[in-house]
Amino acid sequence: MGRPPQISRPAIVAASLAIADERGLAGLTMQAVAERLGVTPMALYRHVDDKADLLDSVVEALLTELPLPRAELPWEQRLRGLGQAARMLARRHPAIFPLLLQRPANTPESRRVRDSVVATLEEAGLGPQAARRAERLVSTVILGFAASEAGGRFRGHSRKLIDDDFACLEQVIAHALQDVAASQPVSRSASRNDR
Amino acid sequence: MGRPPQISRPAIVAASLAIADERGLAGLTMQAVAERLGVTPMALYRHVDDKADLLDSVVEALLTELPLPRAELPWEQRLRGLGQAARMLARRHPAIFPLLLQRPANTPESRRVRDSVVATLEEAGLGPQAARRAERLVSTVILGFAASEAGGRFRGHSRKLIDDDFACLEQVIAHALQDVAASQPVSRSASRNDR
DNA sequence: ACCTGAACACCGTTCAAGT
DNA sequence: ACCTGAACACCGTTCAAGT
Repeated sequence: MGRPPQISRPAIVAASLAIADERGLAGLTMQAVAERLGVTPMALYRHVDDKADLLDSVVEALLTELPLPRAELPWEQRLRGLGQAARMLARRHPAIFPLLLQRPANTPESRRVRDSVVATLEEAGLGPQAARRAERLVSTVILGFAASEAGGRFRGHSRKLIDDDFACLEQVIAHALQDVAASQPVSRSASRNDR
Repeated sequence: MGRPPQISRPAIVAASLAIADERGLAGLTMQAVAERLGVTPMALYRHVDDKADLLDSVVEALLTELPLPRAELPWEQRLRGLGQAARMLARRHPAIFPLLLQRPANTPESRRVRDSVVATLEEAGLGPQAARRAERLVSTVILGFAASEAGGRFRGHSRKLIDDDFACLEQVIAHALQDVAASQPVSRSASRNDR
């Protein structure tokens, strides 16, 4: 006994994401992961409960790759950066990305992203409650667009047209946020940039 | 030879949708469908190419269930009706609905829905090109929300809060459409309600 | 403690054979 | 023409056994 581990949970998750990228979600099997790690499929179960657990971890790892814009930037640029980052993430991992829309946004990584978006929206002038509602809607809209794009729903449309669509969407979002901010009660900014 | 068929493609598709509703996407197997129809799994292959073909047909059948609002209603009500219909459809078929976001919108049924939405948006005062762009965005946004809701991404939030979120989203959409319509060149309405 | 061999129930799919 | 039996390669997962 006391045998040194050949594989680890992070290695399993990384291998899984790579396989999903290369062969799609259907290609992501316990056997494929094991083979890539030079181990039998049964060895995985020491590090992972089951395949559902593995998938959850892969989605979580996906979110880790989403870079959050620097807090110094003005809120409009931060929001735009987030949108572009989400689209690039979806293009890098088209097989896994759609899963983001299909599970509760309660994990540590999804909270990390959410907190960043909420903070950005509060800086845009929304109150705490409005910011949380706007976060749910903005995230849903961006996720839906990026998932559609990655999933091939827009296949047949030129890249330029899709980019223009997204620019239009961003503009609508920014405009709507300004409207909501303008109608917000009293304290126009609760951010740390107050004086 | 000349044996009367015991099953049909429509029956296979209907059984598949019912199974997906009851047991989820993972429960939708060729064996489960065959068993429900009182036949061996191999019999399905006379009526269906393979499982991918079956899934495509199920998604298409899903769209058939989406009622289009009557053309007499004002465009705002038609759009609202479409949104509610999409959410109800997603709740009725939560396992299949998310697939709508993951395949090209080129099928007959998806064209039927798209044409209806485009016509509605033209009636709202958009030009042909703007109407098609708006259709892509509106559909993506509604689909993304309904898929999130059905997939449990909003689990933990009260039904009222989700409804309020959606009402807010509808309001933003309507507002944005009015803005676009106002900035549209010349012909303010190409609908058959012209005079 | 960690990995493997053997085993099980279940997939999708084919092909020749029955009626 | 339509369905079935037998068969194959592949899944996820368990459990006892090896080191």
